[in-house]
Amino acid sequence: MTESPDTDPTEAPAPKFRRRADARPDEILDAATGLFLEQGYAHTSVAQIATAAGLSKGAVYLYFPSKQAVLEGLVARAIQPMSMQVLAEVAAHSGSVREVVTHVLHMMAARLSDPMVLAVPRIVIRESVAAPEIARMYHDAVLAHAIPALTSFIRAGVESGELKPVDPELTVRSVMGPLLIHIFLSEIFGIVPDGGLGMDRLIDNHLSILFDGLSAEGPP
Amino acid sequence: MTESPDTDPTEAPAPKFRRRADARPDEILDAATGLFLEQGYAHTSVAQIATAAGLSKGAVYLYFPSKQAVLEGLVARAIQPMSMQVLAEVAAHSGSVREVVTHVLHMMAARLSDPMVLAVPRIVIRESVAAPEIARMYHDAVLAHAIPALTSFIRAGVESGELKPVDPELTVRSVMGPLLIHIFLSEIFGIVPDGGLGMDRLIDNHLSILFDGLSAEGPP
Amino acid sequence: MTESPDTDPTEAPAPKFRRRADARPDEILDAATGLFLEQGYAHTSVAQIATAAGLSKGAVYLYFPSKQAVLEGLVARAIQPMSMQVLAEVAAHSGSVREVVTHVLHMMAARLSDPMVLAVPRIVIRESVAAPEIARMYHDAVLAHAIPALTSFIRAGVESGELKPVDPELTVRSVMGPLLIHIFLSEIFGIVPDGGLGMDRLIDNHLSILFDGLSAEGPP
Amino acid sequence: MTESPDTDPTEAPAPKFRRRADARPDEILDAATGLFLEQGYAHTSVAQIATAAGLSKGAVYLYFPSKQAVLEGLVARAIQPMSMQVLAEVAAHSGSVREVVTHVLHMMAARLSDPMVLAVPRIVIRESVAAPEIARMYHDAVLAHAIPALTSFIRAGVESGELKPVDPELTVRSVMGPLLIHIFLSEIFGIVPDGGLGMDRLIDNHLSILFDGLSAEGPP
DNA sequence: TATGAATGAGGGTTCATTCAT
DNA sequence: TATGAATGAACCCTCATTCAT
Repeated sequence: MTESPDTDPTEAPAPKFRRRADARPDEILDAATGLFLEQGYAHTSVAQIATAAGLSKGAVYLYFPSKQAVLEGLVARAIQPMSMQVLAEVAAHSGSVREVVTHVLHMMAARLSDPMVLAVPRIVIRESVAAPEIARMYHDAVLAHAIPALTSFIRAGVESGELKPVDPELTVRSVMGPLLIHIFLSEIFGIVPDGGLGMDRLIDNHLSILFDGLSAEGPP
Repeated sequence: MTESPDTDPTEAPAPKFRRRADARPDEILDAATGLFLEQGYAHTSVAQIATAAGLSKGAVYLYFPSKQAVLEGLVARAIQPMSMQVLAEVAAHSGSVREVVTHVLHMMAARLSDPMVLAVPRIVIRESVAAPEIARMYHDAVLAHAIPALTSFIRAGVESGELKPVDPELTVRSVMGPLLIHIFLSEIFGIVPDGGLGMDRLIDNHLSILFDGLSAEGPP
Repeated sequence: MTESPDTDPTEAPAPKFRRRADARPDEILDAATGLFLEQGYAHTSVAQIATAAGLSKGAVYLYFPSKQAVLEGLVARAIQPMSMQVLAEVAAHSGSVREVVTHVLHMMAARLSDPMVLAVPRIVIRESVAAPEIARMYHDAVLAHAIPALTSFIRAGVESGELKPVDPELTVRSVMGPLLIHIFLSEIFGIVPDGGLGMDRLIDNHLSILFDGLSAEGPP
Repeated sequence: MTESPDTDPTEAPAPKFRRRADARPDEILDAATGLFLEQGYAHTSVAQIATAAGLSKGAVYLYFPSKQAVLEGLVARAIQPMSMQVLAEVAAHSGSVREVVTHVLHMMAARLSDPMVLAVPRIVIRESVAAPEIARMYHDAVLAHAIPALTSFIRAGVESGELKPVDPELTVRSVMGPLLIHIFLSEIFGIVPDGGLGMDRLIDNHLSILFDGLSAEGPP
């Protein structure tokens, strides 16, 4: 109701009435994200989604052709900002490899600390078997861009002599793995370090190992 | 090994050759593991499990009281050897930290390369939301033992001066994370490095980084 | 919309003529009553109820959460008028004990002659073992009121000197038993006196014995 | 009569061993009676009967061709003594009508106080709809003999002048109804008079009313 | 005579989807 | 645009009955 774009008389024809729709699809996706995360896709009924979104069951089908389309829509919505942001960070690598990696890890940690952001990859991981398109969507939109970007970035570091002559593709796993497993252990199994999740502490510890190694004396 | 009743001719009645039961629960679990992995728990019907195991639908219920019990049974079966083996390796740490970690990673890679072994944690991860007992079972039987064991092992390395003064709990994530994410990317998203999965190459690359660091020059 | 809007042009909105719901629960209960009576609860499937009520199987679950709830609903529906009517009759006892008892028996006979009314107690009796709540419902709503009311009524008759000094509680069984057993023999075993069920003849014969005794000469 | 043929030494070979069978059918019927009574026929599985009787499921089918045959067998077994005893009592009517009726009622009360005896008519009543043969069996074997016998007995009393000129057929209901309803209320609804079931008290109260009437003054 | 593994039909229940309003 | 009654296809599970041993 306060939407009324006609408050501004300059706005030419003004789309007649436009009830208040438009926000509806997003409300449905929000509701579905929460429910899919908590109960899983299979154990969430369309009726639950509708109720949580404040609509009737039938209305959901005005915006999405099927339950599966809701799942896909929810992933699609989350994908856009995701991929862009990661790419932007890496692309604009100013500073040393260590500085950029530090920045990227902290940024990812920050993003994934938002439950609504983390929700989507979690759902993707869970439902990817029953709905392979989901996995493909996520792959194409996020991983297919982010991983090569990181790989190239590592490769550049190696070529510039800043990094040892490691395999860039494999090294990406060493860079990202610890952070992701940290979130994983916490989210799925509730395994949290003694002092709390301590995302920053984890990243600091990881970066120190990543760049300087575990061994007390330097490399042989 | 004790099967062959004919090894000892004095053994009178000879167990008839066993009706055919006894192996049934395992056959059902095998069938279910494959189906749950491919289609997910929710999309697999008991009828499918029965058919895949070569029984009638009703017969499944002679061995498992419910479909969920099949899932739990499958996890329980996989848990026993898992936890034992990991623990044994770590407990019997002879040699330097680097040697033991190298050994453990290779052993895990070998085990997780067997699709039937990897299947269980994959299923656990997927179904843990809808069936939290599953996650708890796996946690209690595997992770609750393996992670503290590794943590203690790292701590000992730090105290002996072999490792830098890192946080042992967080460092476990740096040790295991890359391997697990490597498997993950391959299994869920089909993301495989250019030259193939190359588990050994990954571990070598990872170990080099883990102990010696990425930086071209030694630690500052 | 084309539903007879022309009956009364002045009648503004006219209740549309009711979708068709609203009556549904009663239709289902009617169908179930007949089927439960004829086949028993266990031998009646929800599909049969649905078909008899003119719906699909799933639709039954829009109105009742389970098959058992249908049984309970059917009893609950019958209970309300039952208990009220019996109580009202007894409470408003004007006239002699004999007149009131005569009236009550005839009223009960009339009510129980309606197969749909008799159906419910018959079902209750049959299903009370498998579904004890059913027996309790009927007990609480009907018997727990009717029997004490009759008992008090008999007691008043004794105290007023109209009746011999009998035990009121036990006498209630002498008052009601013959009528109930008469219906019972007819309904369950098909045992009917020579001249037909003859409910009125039975009541007359019973009342004569009840008040005046069987013995040819008066009491000793 | 053909029981224990080995008590007679003249009987030639004596059937070798004869495990201990012969008693098996009765054990099965005993077990089934208890279970049917407590849970109803439909909710009792053949496996339960077998377990309660101390046999395997399959063995039940060596003695009875179906679950329903167990039900019929159990009724058939109970019928024989039942009908005979009632008939004998009534046939040998020595003494006044009041004396005989008193005797019959007490005898019936005694018999029906044994839960195993009462069990059968209770089961018959419950399962007669789903298994009409059951009701017919009971009718033919018990009621078809007992009720006419009692009717004739009442008729004789009327004709001899000992009883008022009542309708004998209908009067049977007045004679038996109160006792049966008394048991009914107790067994099905748990409705018991204040001082306990008091079968004897009930019969005394009933007999007094039955023969002498409720009215304080004699018949008009 | 006895076992119990195995079958297969059927029942109760859920739920994505449709459609008249 | 919105509702929610209605459908129908599965799905999980039970159990009477059979049969190889």
